[in-house]
Amino acid sequence: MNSHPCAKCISRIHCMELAFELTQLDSFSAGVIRTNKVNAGDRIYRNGDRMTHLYFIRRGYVKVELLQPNGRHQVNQFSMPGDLLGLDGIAEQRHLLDATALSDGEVCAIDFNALTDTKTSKHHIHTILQSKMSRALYQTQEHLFSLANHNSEQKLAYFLITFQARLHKLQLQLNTIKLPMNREDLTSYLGMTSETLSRAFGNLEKGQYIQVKNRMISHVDYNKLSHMLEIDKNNHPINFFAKISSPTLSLMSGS
Amino acid sequence: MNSHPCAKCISRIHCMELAFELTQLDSFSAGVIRTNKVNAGDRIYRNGDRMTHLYFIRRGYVKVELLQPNGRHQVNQFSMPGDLLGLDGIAEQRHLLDATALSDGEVCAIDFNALTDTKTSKHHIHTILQSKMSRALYQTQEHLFSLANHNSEQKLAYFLITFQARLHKLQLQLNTIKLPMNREDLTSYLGMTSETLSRAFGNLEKGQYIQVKNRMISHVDYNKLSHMLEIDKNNHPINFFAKISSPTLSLMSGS
DNA sequence: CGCGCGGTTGATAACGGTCAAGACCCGTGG
DNA sequence: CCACGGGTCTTGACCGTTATCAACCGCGCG
Repeated sequence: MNSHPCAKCISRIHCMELAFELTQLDSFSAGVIRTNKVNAGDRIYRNGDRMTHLYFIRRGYVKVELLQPNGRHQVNQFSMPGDLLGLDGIAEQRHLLDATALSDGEVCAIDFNALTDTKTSKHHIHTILQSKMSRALYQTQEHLFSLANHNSEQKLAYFLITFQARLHKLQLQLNTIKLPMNREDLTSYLGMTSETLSRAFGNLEKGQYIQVKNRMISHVDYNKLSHMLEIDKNNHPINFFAKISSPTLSLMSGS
Repeated sequence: MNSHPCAKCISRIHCMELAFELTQLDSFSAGVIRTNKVNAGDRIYRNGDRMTHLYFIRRGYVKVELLQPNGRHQVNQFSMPGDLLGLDGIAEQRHLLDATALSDGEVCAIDFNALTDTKTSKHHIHTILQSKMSRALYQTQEHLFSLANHNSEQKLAYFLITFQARLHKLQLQLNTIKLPMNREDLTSYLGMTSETLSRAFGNLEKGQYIQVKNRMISHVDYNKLSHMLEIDKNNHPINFFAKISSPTLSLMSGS
């Protein structure tokens, strides 16, 4: 009888949400999934590493960034429990990004070849992987949208909203968010300098959107934050009916 | 005997590069792959549509954009022959983006369920799809990097370099590039206004990087353009040893 | 206590956005 | 063939947001 590394995992609930059904997970031997403890600052994988495993975050936070040879870097994602890392490496069989733990935590390393091997895995696993990748793709494109279209306060507002939404899915809704990342990582993610970020925090606080105490964000008014993203640059509320043209309307009645 | 929709396709070479091996392709019936002619401006799919097909571009250019309900939009990608579209829709079984033809062309619609059905498809197909998605993911993250880190001229330079590189892969290297998109779509993709884009084109021309004549870009000096991306904001070439602090240095000597 | 680090605040400058006008391109029609 | 017109693109002047540079604050730690 194999040991089941997931049998006593406190993240089973997240795994289920992930569609990694328990039956599926339990069918893997301990050789396929291995749980590792990580400390803040530990590199989980780095650019150039052979892609042998995917990583499932069980506990803690991880940043995923693109490091350029000239020393510049770009934080592309802040990952949290329930997220699957390493998908970027599938195409080239090598990781192209760097993943670093932001806090102490636990990460399940999943042997990629065993996972996708027809003999040992069920067809279902491919569907799950496809779905995860498709979702990751869309998430990145929303990030792209924010960088291209928002000003500094809107970027920060958008980040706070989506970060909270992800925590919410983990049933971690608290009225206070503790950000796992420092200001520098956040500036990279949001595409601004730390001074501008600091002022953006200050302005949101002045406007009664949030309350800031270092990495603790409290009294977050999500409705007000969302509203801010619907306002155009001249502070005119957007007129929906003027914007949505007839073809789209006909499409809606059609389906 | 089935008709083979790919038998006389002029893009067979690109399909091969895609790892859609001919044997694989020929094994699909005409019901799985269907080729459609599209005209400039045709919508290939739109946000909310059920994701029934993936689309392989055989000829022509396509823009893929995220349309927000408030009317704002963000061009996320310019696709060209050999690209596979619609991957964003896999997770939700619905398309989340909009794909619009920029020029007349041909697009192969591939029945997604038939493609991934275990009974009709080979295991190999999942590997190919994974690889395509992983690559798309990385490409988006590079775009993200550019938006977050480059000034307007650098963004344009970066776009020109990557666009040319993709044309090069299609063996379409010409000393003149004809851009398939108008300025408005390009401004959305690059996250700037049309005035700034116009000035960026002008400045690159003044600096002898390129020559611009409407959508025709000629005399492109790729080395010079690349060099521009390696320069930091103060025009000082990056000093590796100043930038890379001691912990990283120890890392370098370590590896 | 003094230092170093992360974060904030302030003054200034530059980049890019905005608004307005003009140039160019190209299809249409005289 | 040229004149017109509408849309697209470019140029110019001005202004606002954000980057830059510098000083300062608060806090943990040796």
